[in-house]
Amino acid sequence: MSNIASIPSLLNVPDRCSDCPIRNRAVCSYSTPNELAELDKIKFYRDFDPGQEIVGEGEMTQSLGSIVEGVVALHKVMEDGRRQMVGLLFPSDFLGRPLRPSAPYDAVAITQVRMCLFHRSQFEEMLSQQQTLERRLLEMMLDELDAAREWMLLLGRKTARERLASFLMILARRAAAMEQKAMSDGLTFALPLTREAIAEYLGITIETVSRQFSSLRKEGIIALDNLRTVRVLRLAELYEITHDDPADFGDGALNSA
Amino acid sequence: MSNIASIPSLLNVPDRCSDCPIRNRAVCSYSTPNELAELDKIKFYRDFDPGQEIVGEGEMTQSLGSIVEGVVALHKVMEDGRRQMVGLLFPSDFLGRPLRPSAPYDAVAITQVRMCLFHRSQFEEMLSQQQTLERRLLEMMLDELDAAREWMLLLGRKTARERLASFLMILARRAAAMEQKAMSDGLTFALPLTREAIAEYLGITIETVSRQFSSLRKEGIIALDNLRTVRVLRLAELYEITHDDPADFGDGALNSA
DNA sequence: CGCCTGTTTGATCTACCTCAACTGCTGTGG
DNA sequence: CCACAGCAGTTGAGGTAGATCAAACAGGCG
Repeated sequence: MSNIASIPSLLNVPDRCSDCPIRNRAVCSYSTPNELAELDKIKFYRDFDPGQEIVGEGEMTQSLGSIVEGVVALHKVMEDGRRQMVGLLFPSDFLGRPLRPSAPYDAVAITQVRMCLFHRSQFEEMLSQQQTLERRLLEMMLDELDAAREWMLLLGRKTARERLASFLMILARRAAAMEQKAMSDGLTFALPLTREAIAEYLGITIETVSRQFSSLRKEGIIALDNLRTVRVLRLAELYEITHDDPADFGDGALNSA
Repeated sequence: MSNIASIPSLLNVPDRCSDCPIRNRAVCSYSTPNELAELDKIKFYRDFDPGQEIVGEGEMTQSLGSIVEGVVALHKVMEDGRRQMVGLLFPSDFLGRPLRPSAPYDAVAITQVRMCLFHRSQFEEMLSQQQTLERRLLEMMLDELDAAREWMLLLGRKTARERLASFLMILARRAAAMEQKAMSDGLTFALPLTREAIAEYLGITIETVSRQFSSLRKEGIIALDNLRTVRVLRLAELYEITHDDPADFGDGALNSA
């Protein structure tokens, strides 16, 4: 569970919100300079190691906030050990359930993670005082709900091959967006998840994940530079395999969202 | 697609919000009398027949609002015809995506439905003016997100038998809550969905749904008074079959939520 | 009464799971 | 600098839950 690809720096704490790398996308992105100053006073940073639990299922959560760096997975677990990942959160995503005492899932750091946190009570007070904060949170939750429904289609109806292709397309879109360039053949990105975590996300077994990777590789659609680095050789074909509806991604299907 | 069980009356339009049957649970439930008067001015009712499309996938939605009576299903559809239900909405639930022009799913009336609607632009203006409205909408979306994640666990990891039991438990909880009585053996409720719709909801085929119904019936766990009426004979066993985590439903697992 | 639609039941097929062995990397210690 | 332990990932062989295809059945309605 250690030594995950692309460990972020975590060296210089931003400390002032105005320097924050997620300033434009996080829950605070609509906040005015004055509002931001208020948030600045009550926020605090905390780091988590890969594999470390951030929130336990059903646990009372005293704090909540944004992911500044790293990747966090949300899981639901059945008593007999079956696990399903129900969310995968990246920098700027919001973690925690405001207005509700406990979360019905657990959250685990997948990579090294830095969170920008608030105490629940203080955050909720801010929510009531700053309408920009509440508005942005509402928007983010609406987007997460859409993503969850997209995932329900995958879990309910897609084949293993379609599931892996869909997962890789999501990472490819993210990578292209991060690097500010268009999606095209040759696009390369790091897999933040182990095969086991991918299996939990896709609702299949680790062996099936592995077989589907091998299959895509043998067909020349992707290459694995190493276990944790994917190069997409034929992006259009990968997209075809997902059977995703082009309407779901604006026009053109291959645009960076 | 006609003649669905338990067709609601739809006779007397409430017309004034204060008489509205969903007044205490809908998006307007936090609104003050003054705020409610504002909403009253711009709201309008519209009825939909069973099977009628309320919103098409990707369609620009001009209006959005609350379900007053009836049941609405949200679907995602793949080009090859595979369908997955991604939401099932009951009276007081909110339908539509504020702050976003189009919905990434389609919404279909399952029973006779009455909606309390607003024009998008007017509703969004109200959202900005009335913080109670925005707060309640945020809470409802957080709850829907939790429900969606619960469903992801079902779709990713549960067996057909577990899926049907989970579905029946949800309806049983709803029925008990509606009738204001505790959950117990003998509880009877109408199935608002055809076998086909149940299959789309549970991510399995219609034949598998039917087989699981037969299996539960033969074991004496449920009885089917007719095709659309379920009587739960052994509630505790039905709950055992779901393998749901008791923590997810407050204490006691069988309490009416 | 016979048609239409929704549902049940049966027989077979298959994608994925399960169990098990193998590979290859990485780090550690002689 | 090699040996080898430990672990993540891959590959193989066989089993199974649920899909698919097909036929019988039941209730409502003209």
